[in-house]
Amino acid sequence: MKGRWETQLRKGVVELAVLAAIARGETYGYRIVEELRALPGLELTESTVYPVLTRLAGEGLLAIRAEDSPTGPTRRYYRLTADGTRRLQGMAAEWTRVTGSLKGLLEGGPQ
Amino acid sequence: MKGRWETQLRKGVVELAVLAAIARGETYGYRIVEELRALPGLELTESTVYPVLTRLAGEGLLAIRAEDSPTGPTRRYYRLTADGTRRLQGMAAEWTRVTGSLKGLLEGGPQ
DNA sequence: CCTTAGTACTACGCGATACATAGTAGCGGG
DNA sequence: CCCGCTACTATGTATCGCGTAGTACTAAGG
Repeated sequence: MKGRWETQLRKGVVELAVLAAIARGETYGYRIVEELRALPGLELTESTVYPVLTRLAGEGLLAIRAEDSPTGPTRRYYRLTADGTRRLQGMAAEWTRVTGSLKGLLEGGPQ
Repeated sequence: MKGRWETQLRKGVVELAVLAAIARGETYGYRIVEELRALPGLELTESTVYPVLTRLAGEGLLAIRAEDSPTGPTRRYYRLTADGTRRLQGMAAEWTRVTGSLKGLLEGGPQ
């Protein structure tokens, strides 16, 4: 179960995770949710992922197409646009900075 | 300058950074701010750090003592309590889970 | 004395977003 | 028809980083 802090920690992380998941190849919403729900420390839910997808698409970062599903309703497939790819690169770089600084703090020991 | 996403990314990260900074040895508020302000990807400000210090102290994670400063007003020194140390360990573990999952996504490549 | 700059800390309103909850709709099987 | 799974939408709530606007202390300079 997620506590107060874990919830705050995910803010911002979700967008990065969603973009990264899509960057690995075109995929559809439900599949993304399933995948990210299963990741330790993420455990993302629909109510988070779908609005993020909507938001990113609205910003022109995702290209969308619909396709019939063999097992249920129509699926929405997402791919990164060129802007999306650039955004992801910038975000990944920022993430690297943040994690690098945290690593220094957590492993720095007494100072 | 911090954008929308960077701001969200910091939520949750600040508490971890503050606890980690204090875990390295007793230090005072202004010093913590200076230190965390200078870290790439963090760049934290007073308006963020001081309320976090207040919050963490309120939760019993920090022990506080005041001491005159040779260069300005009285300083507030912070140390981790035993609860604080335990909390930090739990948070560090969660952070490791999150960053591990992100690492897998960002480096996993096509799948 | 006043002003300035640096040290040290407080208060507050705003915008953004993850989360839980509560759905709708399609498909296949019993 | 109902049920379970697939696939997606909508909404209200709680939380917190950020920018802004201070207060107060110390020392140095005019």
